[in-house]
Parts: sequence; C-alpha cells; structure tokens
Amino acid sequence: MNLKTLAEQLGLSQTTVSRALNGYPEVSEATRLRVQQAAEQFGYRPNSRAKGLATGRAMMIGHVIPTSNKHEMVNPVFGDFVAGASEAYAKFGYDMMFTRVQDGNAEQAYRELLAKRAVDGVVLQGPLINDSRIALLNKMGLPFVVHGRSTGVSEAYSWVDVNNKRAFERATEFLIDLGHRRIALLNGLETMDFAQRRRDGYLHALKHRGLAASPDLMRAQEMTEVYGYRETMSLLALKTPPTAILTSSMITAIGVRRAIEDSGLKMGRDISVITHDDDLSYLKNGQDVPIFTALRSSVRQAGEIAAAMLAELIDTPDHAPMTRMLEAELVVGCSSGPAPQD
Amino acid sequence: MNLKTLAEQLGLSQTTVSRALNGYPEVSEATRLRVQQAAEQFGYRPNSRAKGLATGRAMMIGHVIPTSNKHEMVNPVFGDFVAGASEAYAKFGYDMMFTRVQDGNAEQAYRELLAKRAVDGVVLQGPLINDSRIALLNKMGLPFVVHGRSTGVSEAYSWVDVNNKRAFERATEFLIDLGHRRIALLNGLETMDFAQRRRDGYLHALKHRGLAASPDLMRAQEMTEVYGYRETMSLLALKTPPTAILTSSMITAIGVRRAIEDSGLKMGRDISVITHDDDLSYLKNGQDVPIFTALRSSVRQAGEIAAAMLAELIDTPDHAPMTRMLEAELVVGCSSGPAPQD
DNA sequence: CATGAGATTCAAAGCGCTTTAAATAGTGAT
DNA sequence: ATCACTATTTAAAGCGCTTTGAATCTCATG
Repeated sequence: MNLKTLAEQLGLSQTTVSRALNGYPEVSEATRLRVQQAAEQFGYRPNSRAKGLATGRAMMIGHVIPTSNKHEMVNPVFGDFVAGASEAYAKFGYDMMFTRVQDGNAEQAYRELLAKRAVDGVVLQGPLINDSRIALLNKMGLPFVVHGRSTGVSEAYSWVDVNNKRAFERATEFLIDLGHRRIALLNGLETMDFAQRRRDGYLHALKHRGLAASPDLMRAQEMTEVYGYRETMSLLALKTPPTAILTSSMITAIGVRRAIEDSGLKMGRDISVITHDDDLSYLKNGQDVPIFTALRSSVRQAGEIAAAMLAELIDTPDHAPMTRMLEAELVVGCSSGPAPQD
Repeated sequence: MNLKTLAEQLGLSQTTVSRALNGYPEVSEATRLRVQQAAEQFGYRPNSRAKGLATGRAMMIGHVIPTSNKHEMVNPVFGDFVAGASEAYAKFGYDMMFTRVQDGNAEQAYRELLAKRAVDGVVLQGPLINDSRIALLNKMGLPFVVHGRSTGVSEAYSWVDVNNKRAFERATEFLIDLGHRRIALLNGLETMDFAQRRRDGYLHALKHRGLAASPDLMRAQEMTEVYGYRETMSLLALKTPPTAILTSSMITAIGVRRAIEDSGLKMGRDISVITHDDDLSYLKNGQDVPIFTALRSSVRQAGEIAAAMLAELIDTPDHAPMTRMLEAELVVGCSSGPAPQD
C-alpha cells in the first residue's frame, strides 16, 4: 500500500492525502479524518526512503564505531549510553544506526554518511585527546554532539560530559581527609580524554594538599576486570603499598576487590577503594548500602541528554553549540575508611 | 555532488555513469576507469535514499529493542552480540539500525519497519518461550534470524543458538562426578527461552543420575551481580546448603563469588561454582587460568554467524530456513572441585 | 447575478538514483 | 558501399513521496 493506491481508494489526489496525514492546515477536517481512518485501516506507512528523498531528512542518527578499539562497542558503558540515547531518539522520531569502521577510517565514514545523506546528525563517543573528528565534523557541517570533550580542540562544539576532573579531585581529597597518603590511580587508557581529566583531578588534589604524586602508583589501561586484579596485585607487592585505590570503572573495581580478597585483606579496612560508577543497570552498586564508595553519574542519562541536544541542533540550523556538564555524586559505601595506622 | 552533475562533468549520461560505478558489463573499460576516477576525485557517493528507492533495497538490518526489559539493550551480552553482527554486516555492505519500542509494541514495530521499507531484514534477539514474533515475521515475509530458539513455536525459522541444554547437562554431570549432590541453579529469567533450556539440561542430568531436584535450590531472575549475591547468601543460609552452584552469567557469578567470600568460605574448595560464560571481551574469565569453571561460548561469534546468515537469506529469496547450533566448551577453572566431605 | 476572497483540491515537477527500451557507433563480411 | 551484428551510450520512465503553482468550489457581498 503506497500513497498512490491509497489516494485512489479514497478518490483523492496524492497531494491531499499527503497533506492530510502530515497535518497541513489546508485540508478540511472531514477529509483529514477520512484519510486518517483509511490509512489506519490499510496499515499505510509512507516509504521512509521516498519520504527522506523528498524531504531531504533521513530521520536517522548515526553512530560510528571504530573497530580499532575492539572493546569500544562491547564496552558496557557504550551499551548504557546508547540505551539512553535511543530512548530520546524515539521521542523525536529518529532511528539510530551504527556503522562499524576500520580504525583510522572514521573520517572516511563520516564523509560517506554525509555524502550518502544517510543521517541527519551523529553522536561522537569516546573522544580522544585532540580528537581530529571534531574539526572534521564542524567543517562538514554535519550536526553532532560529543559524549565527553576533547582537550586540545579549540573550536566550539556541542558536548555532554561529566565533570571528571572535579569528581576525581573530590574523591582524592576525600581519601586524604581520611588520612590516606599513598593513593593509587587505576585509570583508563589515557589517550581517552576522560582519563586524562581524571588524572588531572587526582594530581591536582594531591598537589593542593601538598602530597607528591608517585608514578608507581599510577596505571592506565583499558578498564577490564583482569586489569583491576593484576594491577592491584602489583600495587600490593610494592615495598610501601598504597592504602587507597582510585579506579575508573566498576568492572575494574571488581577486579580490585578480587585481588584484595585473594591477598587476605579486607576492603574498606585494610585498603580503601573508590571507583567511578556509570550506574549501569545490570551492575548496580549494591542496593541498600553501596558496596563501593563511588563517583556516580548515570551514563544512560548522559545518552538521553546528548540525543535531545542533537535533535535540537538538527531542528535549528546554525544553532550555537550547546554544552552540558554533569556532576558526579560522591556516594559513600563500604569500600572506604580511615587509613590504617602502621 | 550527485549523479547528474557528475555525469555533466564527464560529458556522459547518468545511465552510463551509474553503470560504470555499479560494475555493469555494457560499459567500455576506458569510460569505466574515467568515471571511477572522477567519482573518487569529487568524493561522489550515491544518495542512499535515492538508491534505496530505485533498487527497493535498504541495505539496512533492523534490531527492535523492547523497552519493557529495561536491561535488554544495556545487557552486556547484547553489546557483544551486536558487535559481532555489525562486523559481519559491514562485510556485506549493510548498516544496522535500532528501534526502541514500548513493550508489547514489538509487533507494531516490525510492521512499521516493513511498511516503511526501512530494512531488508531483522535479527530477533532474546526470544521468549512461544514467541509470537516469529510467526509474525514469517507471515510478513520479512527475512529474519533468531538469536536463540523459541520452544513451542512449530513453524520453521532460521536461528543461531548455543546448545544450552547440553551445556548445563554437562556441567551438572561434571559436578555430580565430583561428588556434589546438592547443586543449586541460579538461572536467568525463565520466560527467556535459553533459561528454560538450561533448566531442562540441569534437571535432565539430575534425573539421569538418580538425584532429586530440590525447588529451594533453583532460582530464576534477571542476571545481575546483586542477584548472584543475594541468592547465594540465601542459599548458604539453608539448613543444608548446596555444595555447588550453577549460574547463568559471569556477572551473576561475580556476585556469587562475593557472597561466598563475604561468608568466609573459599570458592572451589568449600563450594563449587560453574557459570555460563559468553566470552565478553571486557570481562574475560581470567587469562592463564580461568577464575571460573565455565561453559564458554562466544556470543560475539554468534552475532557474526547470525548476520552472515541473514545476509544470505536476504540475497536468496525463498531460501530455506538455516540453523546453526553452537556447542559450549566446558573450561575447567579454579572455582570447582570435589564436594567437601562432611 | 456577477464577483472576489477564502477554503479545498489537484496536476505536475522534483528529490537522486536505477533500468528499460531505443539510438548510435563500430566492425568485419558481402 | 551495404548489411548484419555487436558494443556502447543515451533518453526517459519510474521508485514513492513532498510541495509549488494552478484550478475549482463556496459563499457572503455589492
């Protein structure tokens, strides 16, 4: 069932039927009703490609996933972000599409997406330091929102980000207040912008409180469970091990806890742990009492915000860049306590 | 840059240019080369909507995500599956799109997808017992592949599934061989088909070995970490607690381990744990020695297979349904051992 | 009863591509 | 030089929709 046959059925022109369905005013209410009912009855849906071709709008948001980072798409954070975004897209009538691309070809992928007119806008996830994709998208004039920010990029762009620096600064200060002096940082890959900012916050707090940062207490890798385990084991093996560990994700924190317990220590008493918590729905940090003291910020909510932002940017051409800074809450759980006296 | 202007630039007709680019034989090699170079130079990409309209192919695969199950999209398994699928899609030139839909409206969503001609096929994830979507899709004639199967559906359909029954049967037998008699099952939601099959395998093994199934040792909920923790605590509080626990996901198993350790017991000695392991990339089950004894089956690989299958089904109309059964490997790790003597 | 404003409706063009049917060019045979 | 064919190229139709510009209908007015 297409517009033509529907119009024939109704004895109306395609024009009128189209207008009736799209809510144009120059259609009598009587016909509009008749048309709507017929459309309903025949299960008519406009062909999205034809509609897109005629209107120039794809009603589709693109996400380009680089293959390089094998874990990017698989990353649980990614999933929650996308879940939030898709919820918002649905509200605005957009669908979302994913394009998987070989590393380094992201640029190419964006160009194609634009040239093919496949999307109305894109969301850029996991920005790196000095991410060249931002300048590219600006130049191409394709509406986009970044989840996170990119240090080193001077031009304006729209973003949604959590205040990573402030969050890790607070966590570090919190630990210092508890008497900790040797605080380790298990950071994410520091090519990622967010990891950089977290380190900055950590270093800033140390410095501000007159503590020296010790390189052997700082690690930066992809945030897996095993990473948390291994590095904690290695930290505990130091001559003077840390009394507290700051970690960048719940998954890693789980590895940290495993290492602590395998070493016969008690988390929260012998060694404190604070983790960033993206508030993933399948990995809730305890229900009543949080297991981990954590910097909590829902990545799902970030996804929703980013999507809504993008919808607005698309609707209003030449809209000024929008930004939104989310603050993480510091939730105190069982994994932190005063530094042990030695 | 569109076909028309490109053709004008070249002094050729749109027909010839189109044919040259799409590899039709009735174009001289000389012109083809010239056209290809010009296309390259001008960065020409055919408008995907126009192309789709003309060819009737969307070059897009749809995934419909019910909102009901808040965790579905967020589910880490979902992410890995999709990562695998998207890799395969890329190979075949497909993009993938997601549509989020209110619970119960999945049917509606498929109809729309078809009516709007937005996709060439769909992948059905997380089938339930007696899933009505299968009959619907068959009736609509939209090519599709199911990840998993649906007990109770009699008509033929294409699927990729892991032999869940056999896997849990083997695991149960393995534990029985180790002397365990009270074996608990922390299953996923039993409206999910895979959970049903796992329970069947578990029950079958018990029965086969002359053991009675005890209802108080069987739980079925969504597979979160907290679920693993709570239920394990509850199991350990029984008058005669189990000596082994079978669990349906790594995430849940992590909760199980936490509970065991919080109770002052040692996993693998005091109580054995075997988990299903979807081989998620960020949640690797140990590197050298697996932490958990596990039934391992890469869900990512399943995604790739499903996607390839779907591509073939789309290419060959009226292709007979294809099926593919994957066997999970039983990998022995540190979490299982002989039943403790009491 | 003509008239013009306003309300409805319609025919046709156009979005950018593929593809059918027809035209033109090229080639060796007659 | 003509013809029969094949190789190459083209014009035009069509995919299903939106939208412009024009046509038709209605009515209150003069």
